Amino acid sequence: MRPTIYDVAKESKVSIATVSKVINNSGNMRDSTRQRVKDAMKRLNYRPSMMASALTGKGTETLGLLVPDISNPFFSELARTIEDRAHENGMSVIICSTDYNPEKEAKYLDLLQRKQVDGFIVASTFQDKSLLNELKSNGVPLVMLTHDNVGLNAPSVSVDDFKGGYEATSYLISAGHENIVIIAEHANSSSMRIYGYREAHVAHGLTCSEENIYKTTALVENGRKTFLEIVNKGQTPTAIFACNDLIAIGVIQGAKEIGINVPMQLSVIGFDDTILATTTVPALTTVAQPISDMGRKVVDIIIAEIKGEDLTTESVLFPPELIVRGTTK
Amino acid sequence: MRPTIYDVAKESKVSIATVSKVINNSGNMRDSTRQRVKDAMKRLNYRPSMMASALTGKGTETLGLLVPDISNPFFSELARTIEDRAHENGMSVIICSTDYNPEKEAKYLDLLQRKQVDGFIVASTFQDKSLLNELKSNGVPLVMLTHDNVGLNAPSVSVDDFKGGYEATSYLISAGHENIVIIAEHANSSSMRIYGYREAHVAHGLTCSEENIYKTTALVENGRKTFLEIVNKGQTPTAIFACNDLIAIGVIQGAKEIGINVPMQLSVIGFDDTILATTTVPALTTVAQPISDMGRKVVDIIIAEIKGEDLTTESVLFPPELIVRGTTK
DNA sequence: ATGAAAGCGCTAACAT
DNA sequence: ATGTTAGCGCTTTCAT
Repeated sequence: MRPTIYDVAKESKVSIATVSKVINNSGNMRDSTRQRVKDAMKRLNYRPSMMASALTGKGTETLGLLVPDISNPFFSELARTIEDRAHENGMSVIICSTDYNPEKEAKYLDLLQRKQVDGFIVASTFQDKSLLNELKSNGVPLVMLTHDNVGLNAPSVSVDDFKGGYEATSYLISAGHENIVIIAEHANSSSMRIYGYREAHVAHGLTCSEENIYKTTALVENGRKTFLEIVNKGQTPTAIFACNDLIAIGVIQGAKEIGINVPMQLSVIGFDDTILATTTVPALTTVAQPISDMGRKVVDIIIAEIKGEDLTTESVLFPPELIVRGTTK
Repeated sequence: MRPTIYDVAKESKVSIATVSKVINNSGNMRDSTRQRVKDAMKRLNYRPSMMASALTGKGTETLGLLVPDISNPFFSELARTIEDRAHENGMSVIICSTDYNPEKEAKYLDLLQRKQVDGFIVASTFQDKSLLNELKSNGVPLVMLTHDNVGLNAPSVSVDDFKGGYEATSYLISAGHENIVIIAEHANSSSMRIYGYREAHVAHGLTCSEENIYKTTALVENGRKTFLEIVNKGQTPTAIFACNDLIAIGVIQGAKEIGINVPMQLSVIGFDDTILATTTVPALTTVAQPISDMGRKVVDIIIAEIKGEDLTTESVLFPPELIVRGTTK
């Protein structure tokens, strides 16, 4: 059996209360006593059980992170910074991939509550907002990692999607493109990017046709298929603004397949700036999200919430940055 | 306060023992009673605390997964299949990125033991094997996700690195290359790939020079730098076998920088077959690891271990598969 | 400065 | 069929 606090108490000839105090570095006692207990802990290779301490009211020191898919580089990069920041604050994180599936969303939310995570970071567009509101009303700390707060009263951190969409499109228009197709996701973030796309047209005195707006889900394959579909329809855009790098890469592959040169005949802009944007040849022009800053910020907020420090419902928007590489002209 | 088993007991006018039985779907009781309790649970929105039940001896239903870096696509893809398979078996997973850093390895191992994870999946080459052996002797289930078992008595699942190295190199030799550089990692898996590389030379009657063996860590940037260094040394390989996709991509970028055409002047083979291999243009020839199969298998083994079913120290090797795409000739 | 004892929310004998 | 009760390993008053 692994040693318990009783074993340490016996070994060091003190009561468990005293041992508890040295575990938590609290209370008053003779230095010699503290040292004696520490020695005993070392000797027995004692590790306090977090289960037991969680039961007494202290938290589990665990965060729940819900993402659509951890194998998507955007989310894995985000998860990495969240993980690091969490550990800096003594917390671990349990990651669950929801696949945009309402059943999984509900299941994991329930599961993680049973595991008594101290707080949730939700990077997944939730279908069923009421579940999230229920969380809040149960007093469980929650921060959204998407600016999708309609009907939800929780702090959020996100990139400024509208601005990102606006800047990408403006860049394209300024470069002389007039027939720009946007391939968005079914996610909420995309609708703001689409608004930005529209606004850029308006600002430059261009009209943008509804025909030029496509939606799909974030997979390379879907980007490819969508692009081919666009071409088959007889549309001939000179530029494509894809709402994430995955889709952008699919477009590039589709273009290559049918002999369209990027960027000479077709300019492509992605969104996110994941590692994928730097591994294509030519490298992908994309709208970068400050992933590290966002990850750190979201952890800082949830920690503050957990500590009860921060009860405001702040909504933080990070500026996107257009990174021009080789797929636009 | 969230409702406890006592609240449910009171609400349904039974004892907590009865409630416990319906939670665990065990024991005998009138159907009507069971139903009454279930209704009460629903009404109160009761969620059994896993902390409390873990404390009584049932597991935490949580797995610890140690990887070098979750933002590395190979590991995030692996983590995804592990996560799914774990949930199929009622388990969650806490992921920790060790960065090949011995301090982090030790820290997370300790932390997760405190959290009483039911078992460990270690995909990180551990510097300090003794920590792992200590785990085993504490009776904590452990499975390695790398075939790095020297001095370690734990089951493992891995790709057959030797075979992968052999096949990649053989392919290159058969294509007429005689000056093949291998860029490996400092990891153990790489040493088997290097042996495979050597063996292929021998099998084809070629001698392979030690000069042609380089080592670095898995980053695109390192691949690029290493390649440039090779060229600066005046070596002129016609082919490079990189021990993972990240490094391979770095090589391709480096080659492009100095005007070397891939695959015309230089063939490049990667290893892993992550999403990155499919997003380069041309797509990367690489040695594929059956990531999904490996992830599922490793979970199945750890579950068996946890259940005490499987006490053998099996070592599973999955066959790699050379996938020829556009970077070799 | 140190310890005794009452919980925390469950499970699992063991009664009834 | 249902209930009583003794833990599980800790934290935290409250005593001494």
